[in-house]
Amino acid sequence: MNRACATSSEPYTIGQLARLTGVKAVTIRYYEKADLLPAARRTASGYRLYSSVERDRLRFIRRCRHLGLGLDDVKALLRLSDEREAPCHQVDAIIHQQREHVRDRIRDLQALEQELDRLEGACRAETIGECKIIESLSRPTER
Amino acid sequence: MNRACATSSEPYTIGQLARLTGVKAVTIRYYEKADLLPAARRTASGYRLYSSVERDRLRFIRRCRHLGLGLDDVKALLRLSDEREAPCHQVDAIIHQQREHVRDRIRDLQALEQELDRLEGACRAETIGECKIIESLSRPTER
DNA sequence: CTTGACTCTATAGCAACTATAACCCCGATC
DNA sequence: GATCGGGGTTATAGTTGCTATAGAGTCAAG
Repeated sequence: MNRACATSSEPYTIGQLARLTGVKAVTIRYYEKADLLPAARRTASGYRLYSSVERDRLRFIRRCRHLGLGLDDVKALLRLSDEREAPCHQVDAIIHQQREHVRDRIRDLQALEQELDRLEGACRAETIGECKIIESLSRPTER
Repeated sequence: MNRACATSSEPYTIGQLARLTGVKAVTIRYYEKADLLPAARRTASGYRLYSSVERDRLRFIRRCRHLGLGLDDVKALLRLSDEREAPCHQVDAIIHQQREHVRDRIRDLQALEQELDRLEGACRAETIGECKIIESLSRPTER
């Protein structure tokens, strides 16, 4: 069995599709159950079969996920991408919102990083009893 | 009834403790079950009662959580904070690791932000059929 | 005909809570 | 004493996006 059998051609089994898209087979099944992919056509023995349509859809999903979008957003984008005549402001909105989301998260994490820097630099002690980190965490500050 | 009844004094009910620490009552119970807090003393009728010891422990937990530490790390820090004679390099290690973690995450998110910026700027179309965002997500690039 | 890789389903687990249901308790009021 | 509101109690399920496991069937090659 040559896993590198050139480019496996249509129709694809789930494993072939997984290799083609970089999405694991279990995850593909999961996406089917989560309604991101339509129920796949089956062989007589029940194996799922896929075409390039599903392959492309799955790649679309994967790109969205790489952008950090949640499955609901991905679902919305999939739906929208089929309505070629519709206005695309909903698409813009999803991307925009995600950007805001990411920006907020970055800000939060940068504050965190500073705090951790401060903490990490603080400890010059040998034992926990003198450790500024533990002290800092124990200090009755706010609330 | 006066929710601002000066400072409620020991012993605290779970709700009072929640107000004092900013940790919700359900979460306090969850922490108990997760072994971050010892099983609380109870009234005759089964209400949990807390003292300033638990209050301080809970504040410690909350600060750790604000640093983004996982409950396992918090648990470790709690354990360590009781061993005042022990060397504190394990404490340092946890904080250091978390800083690395946060830094990595920030880098990832910054890459994401750029990509989202690019996408958001790209769409100058009216309909989805022409939308560069959808196009970009559909484009057969990698894999 | 047996192996080994692949596929199928269903179920449980992860993190760190949050929500729900269904009940009990307590102090205040009527 | 009944009742009411705002507590508290438990157990269980849901969240997100998978991942792991178990137990079984399928398929092509040797």
